[in-house]
Amino acid sequence: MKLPTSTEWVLHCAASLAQLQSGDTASAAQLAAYYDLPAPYLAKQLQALTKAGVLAASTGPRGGFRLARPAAEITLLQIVEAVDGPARPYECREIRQQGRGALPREDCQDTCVLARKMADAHDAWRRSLAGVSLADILDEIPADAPARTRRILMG
Amino acid sequence: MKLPTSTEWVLHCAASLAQLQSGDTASAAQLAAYYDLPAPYLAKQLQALTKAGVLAASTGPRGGFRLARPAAEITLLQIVEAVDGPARPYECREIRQQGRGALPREDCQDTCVLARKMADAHDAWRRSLAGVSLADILDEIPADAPARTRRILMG
DNA sequence: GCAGATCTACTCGGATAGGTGGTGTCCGAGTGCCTTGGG
DNA sequence: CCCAAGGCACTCGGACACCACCTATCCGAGTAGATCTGC
Repeated sequence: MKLPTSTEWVLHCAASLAQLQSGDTASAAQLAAYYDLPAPYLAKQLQALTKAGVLAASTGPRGGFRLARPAAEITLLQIVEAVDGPARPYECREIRQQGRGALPREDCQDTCVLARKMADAHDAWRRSLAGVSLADILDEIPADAPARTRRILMG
Repeated sequence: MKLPTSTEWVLHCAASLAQLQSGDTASAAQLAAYYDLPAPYLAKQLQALTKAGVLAASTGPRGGFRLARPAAEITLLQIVEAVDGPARPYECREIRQQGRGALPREDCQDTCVLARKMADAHDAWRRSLAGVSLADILDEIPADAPARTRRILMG
């Protein structure tokens, strides 16, 4: 079970975008330079965030990415699932219905216990991430960090 | 973020082994036939469980796998991490220390906020799985299931 | 009948190929800004 | 001086190779049991 490396990239990029002033944007190239990342691949991931409705993109000069909604309304879960997909890590393929020990269909009306427990764990993970917004992240960084970020990122 | 397909296999196999009577064993071939799985690859995964101390293996005729400890002392987390490895899905590579916006080392004494939140979510997932033992699973299946499992699996 | 050695068949254990999804890269379509010419 | 049209440079968006990990498989080492022989 491994999250894509780009997960860290988009989390930090989203946090940086949350530090911009309303109306400002940052291009994929600027963000890539800010964190020393491969620009084209980072752009691909930011596209995914745009499709998911987390970021908004504008083309042309002075264009780039910005948050699609207030930082308080964007959770870490939305960012992570935008790049990793909404698929559950544990996929029940109903092997209990195969082989010599196959159970009759009537005994498989409800989802199997193991799948339920795995789903419970995944829900706990999702709830934990859904409980943290970008605004919460900004609350935990030094007060003078946003100004520095803006200066270096867009300068 | 995807768990190996074999996760479902070993979870069901462990649950089946938990239904055996003390002293009995089931071979990889028997378990594979019971669920219609590729026997050699399943054996490889059961080896991983043995290395992790979840199962105990005995060779020779009448040999096979059995639980290494009472079912109440084996959690789903131990089984899952035995096949998937103990690595955390989110790996912080400290990109905040790279690129134009690199933070000075003195500001990176403590782990970055995002890595901490991702670790919190992973801990919630692990706690959820650690709270379910094989004994809990057996409590939720019909009372006559173990006898059927033994008959078909070892017969 | 019994004990010992042998022999066999069955088990696990590790080393070896192939397929799918993430990683990294490229070029094309579209748009806002700037320049430039005219009124 | 003001305005409008054109050109341009910059942006995102999608399509194309490469590599690592999971999937799948094979054969060899070791052992418990059964067999056979001799006493």
